[in-house]
Amino acid sequence: MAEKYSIGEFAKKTGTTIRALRYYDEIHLLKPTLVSPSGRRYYSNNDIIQLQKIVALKFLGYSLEKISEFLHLKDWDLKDSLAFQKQEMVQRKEHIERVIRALDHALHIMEDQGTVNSSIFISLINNIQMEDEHKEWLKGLIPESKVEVLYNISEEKQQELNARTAFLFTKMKEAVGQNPESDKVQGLIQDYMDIAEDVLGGSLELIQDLINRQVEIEDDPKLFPSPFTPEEEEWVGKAMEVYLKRKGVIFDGNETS
Amino acid sequence: MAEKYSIGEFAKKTGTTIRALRYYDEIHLLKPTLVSPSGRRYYSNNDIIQLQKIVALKFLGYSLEKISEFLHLKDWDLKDSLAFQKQEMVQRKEHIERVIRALDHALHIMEDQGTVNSSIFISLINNIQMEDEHKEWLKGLIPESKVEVLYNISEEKQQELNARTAFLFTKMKEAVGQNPESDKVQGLIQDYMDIAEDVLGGSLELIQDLINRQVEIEDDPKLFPSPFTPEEEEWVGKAMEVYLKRKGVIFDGNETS
DNA sequence: CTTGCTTCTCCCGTTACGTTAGGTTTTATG
DNA sequence: CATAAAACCTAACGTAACGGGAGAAGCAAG
Repeated sequence: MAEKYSIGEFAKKTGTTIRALRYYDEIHLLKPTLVSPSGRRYYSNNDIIQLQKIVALKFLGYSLEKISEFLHLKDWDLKDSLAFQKQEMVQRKEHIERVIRALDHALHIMEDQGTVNSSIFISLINNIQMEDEHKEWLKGLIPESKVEVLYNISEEKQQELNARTAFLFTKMKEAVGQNPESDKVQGLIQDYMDIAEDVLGGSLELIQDLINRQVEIEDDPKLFPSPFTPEEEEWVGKAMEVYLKRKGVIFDGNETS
Repeated sequence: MAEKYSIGEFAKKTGTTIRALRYYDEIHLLKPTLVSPSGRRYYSNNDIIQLQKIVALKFLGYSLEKISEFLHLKDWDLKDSLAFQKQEMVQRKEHIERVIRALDHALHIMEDQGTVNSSIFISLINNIQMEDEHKEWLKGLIPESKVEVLYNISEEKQQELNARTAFLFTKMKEAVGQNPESDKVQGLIQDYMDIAEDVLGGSLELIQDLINRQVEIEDDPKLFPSPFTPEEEEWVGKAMEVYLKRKGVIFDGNETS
């Protein structure tokens, strides 16, 4: 009935470690029922129950400090706390899901193209990481409903778009320095615009808006890390300028002197 | 072009903290391009790019040590690592989902019954926490396919069963000490059997098996924490014995002398 | 020259133990 | 009963990624 277990037996019986038990003793979370004069710890069946409580609450994500409170206050009214805890866990889950989504996109591109330039990789990851912030930012430009539409694209479609963009950016980086007016370069810009149209649904105004915000975007690298270096950026800017002039769009960005 | 940012400016621009930047410097993860004679750190645009890499990889769940490797080895061949990382994240996600499920069950019962005895609560949580281990254990008793069926009950059904069980156990705990042969007590046991039948699909053999494993179960508290105290357990045992005898089932457990 | 802002270098605190190191006690065996 | 082996003890450092504070020094403006 009133069995006594040495710390080793107790650890085995309960599936914890000796070290953990000693630690719980140290922080006054679970003290053995009996300590021999020589300092050896002996646990009882009652301690098993206590430990089970600890294990269960730990599983639910509580810190040992919280658990200590619960066990000592004895009220055992977890209800509010459980709801809060669930909130926490749901948030963590959402975070992880976002991370997994980012990994999926990255893997998809890697499979598709073997490897990817690090800067392009970074800006891809960032797009997913900062999704919510980007949404907020966009809401300052266009009506909220339209923003939601933009972000409601299916996963496969997004993966495809990302892969296309990554591929295009790689080619653009390779073409840096070439004559911005050449057919090849203008073709790349055309590809870029095609993707933009595909995403934005052909709204030229928005593209125009975004181009005018260029400076603002570049000045906020935490919100929009660029996949291009400053020199690349400048070259792309020139090519874009040519493209837009040919299309008859007024360009009000600063002239790259 | 070659702008220099003080640590404060840089922190604001990149969305990190001064402390983090100093830490990255300390562990040789990101050193400022320039350090003034007086020891002040100045960062360049190039450092922004480096930091963005760090932030992106951190988002994907890599440790700073891993990130350091990636950045220094410069191969930038993340492909294998990304797949591994995804595995990790999927596991974490599954863990969290299990925790959330446990919290849901607990909340459901709390809503249903206001409060719950701590021991019952514990064994409920444990059922979810140890699900996989319980499955394995059961596979030693009955064919694998049947085990899968047992665990393929819908969430709502499981919640309902758990709530019913919790309610019943509460009443049983209240009835401890009463005459095991009384109609009331036997009614509770009958309720218990009803639930068991509901879960196990009326296979009396399995119930019999489980009863014969009683001792084994009680001796492994890490696998099966009991919602009852030893005294309660003994009382329930007696009532169960009466019940089974009346039903004409042979009882080969040890007589509670 | 003083005021006030920014930055600097220590250094301790955080979580839940894992992992030695070095010493003592209990138990098993000859 | 002596001794060896197993189990146990305390003390102390290490972990990851910073947060926060103390006290001192640099730097621009009035």
